[in-house]
Amino acid sequence: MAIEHAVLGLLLLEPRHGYQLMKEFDEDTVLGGIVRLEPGMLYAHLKKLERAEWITASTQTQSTRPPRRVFEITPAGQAKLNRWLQEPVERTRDLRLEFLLKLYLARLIDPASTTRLIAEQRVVCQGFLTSLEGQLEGESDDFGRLVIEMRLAQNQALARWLERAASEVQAPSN
Amino acid sequence: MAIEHAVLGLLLLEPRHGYQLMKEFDEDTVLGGIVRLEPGMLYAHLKKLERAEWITASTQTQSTRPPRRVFEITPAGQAKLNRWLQEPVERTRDLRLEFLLKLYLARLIDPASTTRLIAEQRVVCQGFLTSLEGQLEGESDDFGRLVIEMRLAQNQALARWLERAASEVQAPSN
DNA sequence: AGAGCCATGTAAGAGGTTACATGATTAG
DNA sequence: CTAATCATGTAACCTCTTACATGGCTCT
Repeated sequence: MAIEHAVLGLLLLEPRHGYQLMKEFDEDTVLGGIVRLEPGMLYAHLKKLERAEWITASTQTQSTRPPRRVFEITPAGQAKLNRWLQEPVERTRDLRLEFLLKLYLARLIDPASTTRLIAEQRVVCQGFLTSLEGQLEGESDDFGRLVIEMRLAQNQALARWLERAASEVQAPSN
Repeated sequence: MAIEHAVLGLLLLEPRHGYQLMKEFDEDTVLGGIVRLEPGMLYAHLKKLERAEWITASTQTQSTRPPRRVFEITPAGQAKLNRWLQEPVERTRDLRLEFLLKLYLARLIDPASTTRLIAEQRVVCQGFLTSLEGQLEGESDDFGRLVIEMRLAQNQALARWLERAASEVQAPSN
């Protein structure tokens, strides 16, 4: 779901064909630094997005090169994308991938919205922290405490990173 | 794979039937605090472990209750388990689930081995940290730096947690 | 009488991984 | 002439999630 929304975001910026999208996820790119995406999966995602009518395709034949299918985002796709771009992720483990994708695309599509996105994610993260502190209180088992302490450590680190992200994320310098 | 090894570990401690194993993963238990496990998945795992001949089953009929299939670990299963219990996990995201399971079972099966397991995991974690620091040096893109900084923050938090775990993990007090 | 425990599973679907398949073109 | 680029996919496989199916027993 996360990668599909990222594809929607790229197509909002500018219609593209599959091969162009692939290059956005090359290893040496920022996006490629966040997720790996094999051609098989990309084309599967595109097929799914098309079935859902969040994108439409038009085939462009070329003289010397193989024909391309250029994808465009539909209004329904834009609505879907906008909702996704505004919601923080609910699980800590989704920060690594899904939240970074949201932030990356929000920055390209609507830089002003990033502040709010980060702020809302911080609220979610703070919620976990207080919940975990409560759980730690009630946990008597040594190992159980260790488990909770790991989650606390991770969420604290992410909370601090979000704070830093809030101050550092500026409009992309193209 | 991680959960299957955890099941092997529980069966090494003592042969059990499916329903007993389910109860080990109840919400209010330590194991249940690490992973959720639905009956459907548990029985699927058991079937797979049986096919691989890491466990064997014997059916016990009861007078008043439904018959049970009691599972025992085989020598091949023990070998598999021991290898798993000694290896640290290679990816940061696997600390949350797989490493905690390893540690939990190592603690029950061979408490003396936990020190080494944690030490080796710290080496892996340190490796990531130096690699990430190197990547940060070479990254010129602002957002790319932010991505790397998130990973750094997480690995630093985990490194500190592992340090703490090394000093706190003692034999379980049954 | 009804809720929940005992005890086992199946089935459908979503999602990802890996590898393969095709075939022309252009750059070194 | 060989390797990489352009451009699209398919197929097999594994894993997890969710929900359902069965049916007797025990406790309140």
